[in-house]
Amino acid sequence: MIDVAQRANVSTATVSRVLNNSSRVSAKTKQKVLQAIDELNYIPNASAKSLRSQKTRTIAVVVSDIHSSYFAEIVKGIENMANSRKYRIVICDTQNEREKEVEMMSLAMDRTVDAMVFVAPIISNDEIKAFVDRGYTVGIIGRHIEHPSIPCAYTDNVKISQEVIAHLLDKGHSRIAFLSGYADSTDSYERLEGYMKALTFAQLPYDQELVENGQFNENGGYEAFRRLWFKSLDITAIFAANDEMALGVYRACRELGITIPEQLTVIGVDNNRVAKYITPKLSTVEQPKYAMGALLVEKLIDQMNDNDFIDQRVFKVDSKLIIRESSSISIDRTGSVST
Amino acid sequence: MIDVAQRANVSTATVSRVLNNSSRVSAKTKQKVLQAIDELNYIPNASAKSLRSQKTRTIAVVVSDIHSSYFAEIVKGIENMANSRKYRIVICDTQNEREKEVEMMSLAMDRTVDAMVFVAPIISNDEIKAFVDRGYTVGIIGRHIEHPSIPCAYTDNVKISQEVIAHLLDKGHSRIAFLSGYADSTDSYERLEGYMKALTFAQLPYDQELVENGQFNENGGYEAFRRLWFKSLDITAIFAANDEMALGVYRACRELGITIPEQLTVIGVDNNRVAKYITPKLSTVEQPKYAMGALLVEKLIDQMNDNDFIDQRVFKVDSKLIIRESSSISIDRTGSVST
DNA sequence: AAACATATTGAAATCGATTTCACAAAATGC
DNA sequence: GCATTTTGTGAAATCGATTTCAATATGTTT
Repeated sequence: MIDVAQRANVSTATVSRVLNNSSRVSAKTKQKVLQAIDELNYIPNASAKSLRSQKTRTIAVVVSDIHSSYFAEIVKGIENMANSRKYRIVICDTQNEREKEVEMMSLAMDRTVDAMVFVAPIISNDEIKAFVDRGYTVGIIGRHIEHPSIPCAYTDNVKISQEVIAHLLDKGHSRIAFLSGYADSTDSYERLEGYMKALTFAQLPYDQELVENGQFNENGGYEAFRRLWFKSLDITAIFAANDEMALGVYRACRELGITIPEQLTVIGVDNNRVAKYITPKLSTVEQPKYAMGALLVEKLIDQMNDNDFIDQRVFKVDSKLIIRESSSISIDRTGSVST
Repeated sequence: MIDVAQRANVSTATVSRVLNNSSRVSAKTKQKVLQAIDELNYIPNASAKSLRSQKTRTIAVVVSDIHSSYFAEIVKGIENMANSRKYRIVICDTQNEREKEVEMMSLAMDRTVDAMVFVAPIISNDEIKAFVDRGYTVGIIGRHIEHPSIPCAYTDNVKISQEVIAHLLDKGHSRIAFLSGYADSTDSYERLEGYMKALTFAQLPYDQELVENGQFNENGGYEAFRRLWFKSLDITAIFAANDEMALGVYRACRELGITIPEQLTVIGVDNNRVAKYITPKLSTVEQPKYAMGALLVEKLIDQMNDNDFIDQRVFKVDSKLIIRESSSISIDRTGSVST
């Protein structure tokens, strides 16, 4: 920068002013400075910049598995919105490890980033609140946290369950199993709530045997389903907490010779890429992932740049049931089958 | 840091020495300093640190689509190795836009990162070389660049093609189409070379009509296949440049009523997640993605920390053909079919 | 006990930008 | 034409760490 200043015969202060359009600089000197910058191929040093300004214009996005289309879509929404606001994002993959999620907080603590977005985090609401109360800026996707300065974007899990179960009841099912994720995740809890509500609404009993927990991935679904199935509970339909788990159910069924949807109806959540390729095509629930990412990060950036801004903080977005082959068959009470 | 120094009754220099174990500090003062750090909950500022040290211990990983399992696995390899060397990585998704790939270079230019890893980049070798010659540190995955200071990890594309084609010839195919990616990508070029070599080896003619280019994704495969198919070339097998494209072929076939593998054999490359779920299961080629990522970044870090280090710079890793249902059928010259 | 080596520490310079403050030059008002 | 405001610019302080250099304290050798 000093070189630029010398070449343009001005002070570094002026160079800085030109770079940031901060205060008026005469057209003539501005021209000189720009030319010098160009000739020297000068690029301002990011560390120096953020050291002085105490801002990095960078947001960390913490996801548990970039591989999953759920996260990938959200990240795209975040990225595009962030870029349009001249923010950079860094994507942090925790590979489903709780410990790594905590580690990532150091990015905010050492001021590598200005803010963090946690997507469907593993850590508890209380931990996040404590973190925010220590002065860090955080946004959450996929969960709702009651806190005045934490923006959240999430889908109504209760409603998702209710719609799915209503659809299954409509198809004549009454023994509907629920493959849930980690028992203590908010998602799981809310979906279970919706599941129970829907049953109650249909005046069906809630049988705890029909609920099984597992990991939020293919193998989790596979194992949880096998535990369920070997209990011989006359299940005719499975509601899996996400499509990955539903794929695990598919695999188990293939091994066990159970045909979908004739012998078993399966529904997932996410509408991931595989869902529409696999045979039979998987019924699922679509969430506006891209929009959640974009909305949330826009809100977060607004919040960082204007502390008074106390607009809407919580985004509860709508989901949509997508009915495909895996839930295309109706059954009646006698056990006979019709398409 | 000044607070810490005051609380411990030492200078900031000493605090810094304690933090970095740089030079001898007496056990007693060290203890005092550590205690003060702990009590004040002090965390060094990353910007200041890297401004002074001219190092960020951060590596940018540029991929064209984090969603793809090809990239995701590589990134995991990179991340784990980088972390074990106390480096951070930032993942940059270019969403297949060439322009964004170029933009990402600014991360190195403004010293936000110490080095960049390009995974299967779109930009040309010459552009990358020019960048490196301007003093930036770069590693490449998925392509080979002849340059003394660019480490590369890649698979032998020629060999991949040869093995795939050999397998198909073995199954009795002689009209084998090749769905290539961008015509000017190195991958495409090398695979085409392997394709031609294999044909020559089998004393079959090379028919340019059988080669079609498309985008490296599902839709690219779909469209390229349709262009091919409507030329009515008596194709019995398709070799797609990656699994995504193969999935596009699947979709087109479903629409056109072509059965796989009875009427058409399909093989992809990548062994992505969908490949083993879809019906029929897709034959493909597995590359050691995780290992490529880890190897490359280890090399890159070594190179940054020791300029004399002129060990192996190029990693040509082995791939493996995975035969599944989509290529399970043999044909003979009379056109009859057997499993 | 003097001379010298070694261990420990602090003051101050430095990294490369931004920003405050002051001041000169130009523009405006009367 | 003089006072006043506005504009444009530079010198120097600052952000928060690291590192050099010098100074002091301690230990060792004769």
